[in-house]
Formats: sequence, structure tokens, C-alpha cells
Amino acid sequence: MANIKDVARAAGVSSSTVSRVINDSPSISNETKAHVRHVIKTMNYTPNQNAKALTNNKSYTVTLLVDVDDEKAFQNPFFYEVMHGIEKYVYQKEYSLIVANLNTKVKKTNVLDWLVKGKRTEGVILPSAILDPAIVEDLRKEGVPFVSIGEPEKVRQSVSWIDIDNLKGTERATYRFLEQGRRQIAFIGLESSELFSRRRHQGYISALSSYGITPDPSLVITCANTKENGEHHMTRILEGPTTPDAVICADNMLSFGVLKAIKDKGLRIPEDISVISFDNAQTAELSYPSVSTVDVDVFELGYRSAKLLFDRIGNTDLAEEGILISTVITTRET
Amino acid sequence: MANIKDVARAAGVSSSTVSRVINDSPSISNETKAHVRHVIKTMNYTPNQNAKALTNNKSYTVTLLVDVDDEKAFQNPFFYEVMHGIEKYVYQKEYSLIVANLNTKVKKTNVLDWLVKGKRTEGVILPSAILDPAIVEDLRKEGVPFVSIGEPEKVRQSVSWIDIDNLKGTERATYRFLEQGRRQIAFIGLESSELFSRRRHQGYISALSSYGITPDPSLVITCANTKENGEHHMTRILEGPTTPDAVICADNMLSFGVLKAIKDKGLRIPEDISVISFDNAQTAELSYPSVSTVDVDVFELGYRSAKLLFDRIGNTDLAEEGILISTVITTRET
DNA sequence: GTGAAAGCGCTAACAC
DNA sequence: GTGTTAGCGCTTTCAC
Repeated sequence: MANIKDVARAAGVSSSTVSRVINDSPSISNETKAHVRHVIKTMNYTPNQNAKALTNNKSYTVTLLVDVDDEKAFQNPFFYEVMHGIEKYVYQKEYSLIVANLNTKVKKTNVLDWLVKGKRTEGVILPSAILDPAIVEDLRKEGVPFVSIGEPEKVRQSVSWIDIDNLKGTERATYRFLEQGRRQIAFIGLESSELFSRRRHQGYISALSSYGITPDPSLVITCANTKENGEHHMTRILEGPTTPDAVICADNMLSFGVLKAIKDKGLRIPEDISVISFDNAQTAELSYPSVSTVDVDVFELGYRSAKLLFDRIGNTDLAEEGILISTVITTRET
Repeated sequence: MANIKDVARAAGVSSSTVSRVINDSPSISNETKAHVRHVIKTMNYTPNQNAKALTNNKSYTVTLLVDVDDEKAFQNPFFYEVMHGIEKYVYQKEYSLIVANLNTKVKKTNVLDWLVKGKRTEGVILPSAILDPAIVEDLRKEGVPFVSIGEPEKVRQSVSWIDIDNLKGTERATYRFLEQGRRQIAFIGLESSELFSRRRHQGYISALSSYGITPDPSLVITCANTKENGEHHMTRILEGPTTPDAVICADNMLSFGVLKAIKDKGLRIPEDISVISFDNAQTAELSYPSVSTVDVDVFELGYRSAKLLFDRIGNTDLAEEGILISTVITTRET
């Protein structure tokens, strides 16, 4: 395996020159650069990253910290897309991406400490679900930049984060209905234990109230994200005092049941009741009729989280920042 | 940040002694060890991994190579469990796990070359779906150990791999039915484009033939893994010439439809028709009645793949090896 | 515009 | 059982 000295010798220059060429230093003449690059090519030389890491005191590596025990949070396609987004940005920066599980222990110390103190990683991306005051304290103490995927909830410290703009998402969907003249707009959401669920609910309320409408309690329900729940609760709403002319559905699983309930009652979609759900396109197209959605770009979520992190790696005293990624309403048949 | 010299100075020994203590060399007296370890503790010293990597010419890192564009292969909980298994083993070895996407480019070269030639990684784990002759050639040329998750298919070269024992899985399930005296055993499988599908089919045939039974073509169907397909094809089988008294279902999605079709025909499960499906417990418990399954341990799959890899990192001229992980039949209500 | 030399933090051969 | 020293492959200051 050729090293920088071999290249230098072969090119008839010093190793510092080769180094400068590799790093495209402006102080090297174009002829020398061309020559050395040629030699590098023919010798098939690749710099040893460990040496580079040692010299520059940088690992050229960032870490995605996950909690494998939190099934809800990450055993879904969502996670994979986020990771893909992160991956893309990270490798563009010529860094590599480490994945580590929060609960893993290495020599009895937690992975994160091990990675950080051992200078194996320069930054950390972690889901808000595992962001608690203790971890923040830890990361701060080590002085390693980090960003949260998801708006932080359990943490009072100011941290950098990125999230889908859930509130605006449902708000816009609700506005759309209002502009269509619909006024009995139902909301079927997820339980409010998660911040994003509450945000989606808030968006609905916000839009209504700007039209001077108070949400009708009989049109609002929250439950776990199963198809069955969607069907059950939509049926109850349809049998209730107010028949809605539109439904905001905060989750795609729910929407499958919601659509079924409406069809079973013999109502027309979207003429009698229009429906907008939330989430990725993939599943939305499987429903019949295919459900309109507030689309979230999870790849972008990952990509931007990495960008946010690298900003802070490049400049340690950058202020903390929270970023919301806009959603887009995709109109389908409902 | 303290380094080894600082520790040495503070402990009143040389840095080689500290190094030996860190690596638990037998040539150091117990008193010295105890003393140095104490100093290390109080100084909160952690060895710089980049320096270690350079000195030992090891990156202490392995790579999980994925293909994010192959949605089928990895946008499922399966992937996550596998990764978890890998992660666990890797960190036990005090290595870290890099994740990289096959199609990512770094400085116009593919990630893998970049990782390998740059000495960023010592070994590679990759799904059989992306294992083709060119990649094998590439990895061999670089001399980097690798293992395939999944029995290789597109490759003639001998490689190390690990997989679920799909054949034995369906074979055992079929035997169970045969031992119960059932003889009209249907098989609803996945399309034979994937090796694991064919293996599951082969297991079914193998068990039958050892009982001297030739599979009844009207009882065998393969299709894509949707609930609807399961329902549709099961219905057709039930309306066909032979009424089965048992069904081997090679995929859990299918089984949901299969159960529905049987119930809709008014047949009793398991009295009239018994069903065994394939895959993880989680989804199986959601069906009604809860479906018995051939369980696969995907965590183990990941864990053992990492083990297989580290065997080869430790000893480069170990022979290639293929490992099949046994399945277990979990009896539920069907 | 390029080279010589020191140094990043660790390990290992050799000395005692 | 422990210390001295050279060296891993790169970058960077200082010279010229």
C-alpha cells in the first residue's frame, strides 16, 4: 500500500508537496499539481485516514445515536429514510457515519462517551425521543456538537433541532377545507403524549379559530394509530350529533379506517366528506380512494439535520437553532 | 485533554508502561497496574483512537453496506433488528459500526473503495441483494474480509454468508401437519425470484416427498406479499378441486388474507384447516386467530453475521463458510 | 513555489 | 518489570 512518501519519491517532489496537492493548496503551481495528481492516479494512492485523523485531530466521523429498544420510534420506514438523508450529506462532506445504540456499553462506559472521548466522532445526531437533560449535559461537557431530530420535549436546555412543521401541516389542510366552504371539520388525531401529535392538533385549532370557529368536541378524537381505531371512531363521529363535511386525519394508518367508515355509511368522498391525512406518499396511494395528504419529506429531515450538525462542527459557537421543514399538501382523490 | 504522556508523568512511569497497562500486558506488575489505573481514572483519560488506529494500522471499524434504493430489502423492521444484532457484537469487540449506502460517491469514487483504501474499515457486512460478482472481486482485491447476510445468489465465487434456514423452516412446519395426519397441505408462497422464497417452497416439497406425497398443483400458489393476494388465492384454492386441511404460508402479510378467506368460507381454524405462517412474532399476534409461525431470529442473524466477520478479520485465511440459523415453530391459535 | 523537519498519540522492539 | 526510542502517515511551520 503506497503512502505519501512513495508518491513523493515517484513524483520527484517532497511529501509536503504531495500533501499540499491533495489538499489543493493555492501555493502549488498548476504544473506540479497536474504532475503529482497523475502520479497519485497511476499509483492508485489513497491517503490513510487514520494518519489524517491523528494529525488533524479530527475523526471525520459523525454518529447517529439510536435507541433500538424504542420500537415505536424507529422500527419503521421513516427511520430508514432519515438515515438515508443523513448518510447522503455526511458522505458529501467526506465524513463517515457511525451508528450506535444508546444502551450499548463498551468497557462498562456508555458508547457515546467512548466514541466522544476516544475522539472517534465529531458530532452526534439523535432523535428527540432519547434527548433528556442528562444526555444534553453529557454532550455539552464533552463539547461535542449535536442536533436533535424532532423538536425537543423533555429538555429545558436550548439545543439545536429540526422537525417537520406539524402544526403548519394540519393548519394548511384545515385552511384548504375552510376555503372550500366546509365548516364541520373533524379531527382524528393521535394521543397527545407525543409532541408532534399535539402540534398537529394545534394546527387544526389554529386554522379554525382564525375563521372564528370553535372546534366542536364531538368532531375531535384522539387514539392510537391503527386502522381499526380509525374506522371505529369515524363511525362514532358519523353517528354523532354533527355530520362532518371534512376530516383531518393526523396519521395514515388511521385514514384507512376512516375512509372505510365513510364508505360504509354510503357517503361520497370527497363530495359529502373530504379527507386529508398526514404522512408519506407510499402508503397513501394504497388506500381507496387514494387519500390526499400533508406530505412530509423525511429524507430532507435527515439531510438537513446533518447539515445543521456540520454547521456546528465547523463553528462551535454558533447559536442553537430550531428548524421546521415545511410540508406540502398532495391532492389525491379524497 | 490528557494524553498518554500526561498520565505517565502523573503516575511517575514511562508512557510504554501506561500503554502496557491499558492493554493489560502480563509483563507489568500488579502494583504498577493498580497505580496506573488509578491515575487513569482520576485524570479521566481515554486513549485517542485515531493514534491507536494509526499505530496499529487498524481502524477498529466495520461497515454495514446497504442499498437504500432497494426499498423491498430494507424498508422494514427486519433491517433494524439485523442492524441491532450487528451493532451489539461490534461494540462488544470495541469496534464501531459504519453505515454506508452502496450508491454513495465520495470524490467520485464509490464509498466502499473510499472506506477500504482509506483504511477506514476493516470488514464489510452486506446483504446478499447487493452482492454481485463485481463487488466480490472488488473486496477480494482489497483484501478486506466480508460476509453476506443472506445466501448469495448472483455470485459464483465462494463467499461467507449467513441466512435463516428457510428450507428447514417450511419443511418442519409441513412435517408437523403430516404428523397430525393432514395430507392436503396447501402452500402459499412468494414469487420465486428471490432465493429465500424458493427455499421455503423446497422445504414444503421435501417434507411431502419424504412421505411419498407429490404436491398437488392446485394447492400451490406463489404471489406478491399482500394481504389481498393471500385472501384472493386462498379463496381460489378453497373453491378448487381439493379442499386443503392445512396451509403453509410463506409470508405473514399473506397469512392475514389467508385467514380471512378461510373464515369467510365458514371453515374452522384449526379444526378444518390449520395454518402456519412464516416470520416474526410481532405481526403474527395481530391476526385473528393469532397465527402459528415459523419464527426467525433476525437479531441473531445480525449478531452472527458480525461474529462471522470478526472471525475472518482475526484470521484472514479462514475458509469461507455458510451458516444457516435454525427457525422455531411457535404454536398459536391456528 | 517547494523542501526539511517536527509533531500528532500511541505501540513495540530492544535494552537493561 | 520497566524505560528508551523509533516509527505509523500525515500536516504544517519555517526556511529558502
